Amino acid sequence: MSDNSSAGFASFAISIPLYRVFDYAIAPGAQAHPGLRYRLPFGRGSKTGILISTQGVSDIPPNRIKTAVECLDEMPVLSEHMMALAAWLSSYYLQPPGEVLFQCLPSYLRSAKSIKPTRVKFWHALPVEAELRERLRKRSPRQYELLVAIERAPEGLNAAQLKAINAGWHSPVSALESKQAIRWEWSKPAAKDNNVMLQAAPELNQEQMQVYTQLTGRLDSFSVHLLDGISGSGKTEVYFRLIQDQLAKQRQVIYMVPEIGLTTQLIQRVKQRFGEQFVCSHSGLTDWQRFQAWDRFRCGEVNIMLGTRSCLFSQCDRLGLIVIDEEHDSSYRQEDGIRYHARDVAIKRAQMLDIPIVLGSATPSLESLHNCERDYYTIYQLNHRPTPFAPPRLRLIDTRNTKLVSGCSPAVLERIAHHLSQQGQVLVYLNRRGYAPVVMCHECGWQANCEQCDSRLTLHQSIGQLLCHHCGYTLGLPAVCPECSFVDIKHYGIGTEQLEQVFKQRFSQFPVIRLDRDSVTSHDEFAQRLEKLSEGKPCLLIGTQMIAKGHDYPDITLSVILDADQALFSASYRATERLVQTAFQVSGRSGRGDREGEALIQTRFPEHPLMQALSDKSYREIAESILQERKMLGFPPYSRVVIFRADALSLDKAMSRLEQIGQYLQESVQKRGVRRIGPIPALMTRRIGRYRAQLCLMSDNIQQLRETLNEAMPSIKNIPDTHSVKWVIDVDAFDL
DNA sequence: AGCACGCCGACT
DNA sequence: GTCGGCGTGCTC
Repeated sequence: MSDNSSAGFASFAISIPLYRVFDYAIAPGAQAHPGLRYRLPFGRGSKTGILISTQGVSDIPPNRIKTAVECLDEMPVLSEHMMALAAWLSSYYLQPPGEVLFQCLPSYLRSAKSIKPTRVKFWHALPVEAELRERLRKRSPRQYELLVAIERAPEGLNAAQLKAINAGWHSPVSALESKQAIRWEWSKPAAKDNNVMLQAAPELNQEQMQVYTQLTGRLDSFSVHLLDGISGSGKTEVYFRLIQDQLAKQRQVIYMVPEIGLTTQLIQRVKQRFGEQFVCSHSGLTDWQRFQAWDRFRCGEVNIMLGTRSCLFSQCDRLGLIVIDEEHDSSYRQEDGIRYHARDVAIKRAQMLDIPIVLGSATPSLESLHNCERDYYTIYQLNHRPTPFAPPRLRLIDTRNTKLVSGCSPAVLERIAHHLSQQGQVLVYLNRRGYAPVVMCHECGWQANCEQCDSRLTLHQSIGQLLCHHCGYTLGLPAVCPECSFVDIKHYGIGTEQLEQVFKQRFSQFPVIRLDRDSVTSHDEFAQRLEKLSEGKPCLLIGTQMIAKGHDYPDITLSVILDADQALFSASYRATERLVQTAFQVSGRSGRGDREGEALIQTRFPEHPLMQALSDKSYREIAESILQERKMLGFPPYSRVVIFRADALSLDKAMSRLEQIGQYLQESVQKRGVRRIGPIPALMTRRIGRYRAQLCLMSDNIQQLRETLNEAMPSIKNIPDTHSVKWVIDVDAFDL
């Protein structure tokens, strides 16, 4: 790297959705190192910028260039590696570099307020051979001056002190580092008392031991491992062993779990096992708390970062392993703002650092299974529970010609009553919030629809309102039909709110716990509700997606899926995959203790091949046949998908923007044999008052697809921004 | 994304 | 006659 003080100019990333960076002149003597934050004059105000690179000259005319004066940090907040990872993310996912870089920072550091990190680096002198010392003295006066100063300081010197000696301290210091004349350490954190009783590692069963042994033999360099273990087979314990081994080697670990998977239960387990060696980071914490966790991990005070998607961007110097639990989970995909898949970015990160990464799931994603098939990943299987009973097979409950009582068939109600009477806990999965999904007039056929979306309003009786689940539009429950003034407005269908009410009446001697977005407002509340299950008393747990994920409550003996049929006829090709994963996740919640579990799924289509498969095939067998289907169709994972999405106040505007983008793509698309679909209106065309359309590119040859994008993106980025049309690119889009 | 500038409708 | 709509352009 060139001398900082003479760099002259630097490119900065700014958190705006533009595919460009901004050049500034560097004030003489100012620090200029990639990863430093600056407060920059921008437009007529100011913004925070992250320095990307320095250069001697700039293309920007001198009269328009401004000067970067105020550096906010003593040390770069993003390491060289993180800068490189961000650069990759930005180019692979075609996302604006500024937004990507800011995403890599804990949000506490995204604001312009100048935060001095709570810990700083101190440089210490190492023994230097006389020959080297002499060479430095003669040939590198600046390095020599700094070396002598550091040698004189018994506690070492920090960045501020070094800067006082030489404003352009950075490059001589890194030169000294590479000559092994000095080395830095983080300042010592305040001592913490460590009074947690650590729990010894439990014995692994034979199967776990076998997988663990195979795995440990292969963890010395970049490699992707998929732990495919039926629910309750003890994947967590295998992760714990691998983590323990890393700690023993003084390495650090990132342990990622889905948004909803980070419960008190897991945190407690990690705490009992690793004491104060870990921090966690999740959406239930404040920005300051998350920054603290980030900082403690970064300076090596703790060695495990346990958290959700965003902890992928945790920095540290000794990362040895990344673990991604429930790797199939959709919460690893960031959809708002910049779009990326945390699992895939984590794999790239592991590759860049040449370290192993372990993915785990009871229902691995089709993408990962496909990658195992072609030997990109190594697969390991755990097919047995350490507890007495295997996960139950799903039993189909035929609801044809059956009168449902509040969405439940008599057979289901009978089984629920039975399990409760046997002191079992019962889990009922219903993926529909609210009281009733359809509200209409019995007389004229009027339906309660959303004003801003192509969707129906759901009745929420507790608040006496009709609610749109897509935009938050509300309408008071009308007393008479708005169209014909008829008094008899009816609701149809059943949601969790109604189910709760019905169960409370029907099974009044048992507690009913409902978990969905309406009944749970905070992280803590969610944890508290679930806590009730660990008391082991019989109760009913009803809920949406939230209850399907990997919790471990030994007293659940019955799992019920109430409304699976909608997935059989969904317009999304992903619907079956999602249903299968949910079905196995939900059934896997029961029978984890010393009592056998039972799992039921209600359907009006018991002869449908997918329903048949759910009742008598394993997840892997079903996944295999879905993969065959995808292969024939040339759908993911056998092809890659990139979608350009646009939205505007009229469908016409959105479509014509995509048409324009399509023109720039067309030549490459044809030349490279890429499939192009659209532009077409999106599935839910109107949403939150805007019309949405999409243009999809698909190819089984990722190289050709990338080339197409590389060729067209420069022109596409140059299309002038009309604020009335917004558009984004979705690389590896999940749905079409 | 913000923010300013600019050209057409209903208000003191 | 102006206040203000959002459509367009620009930010080193």
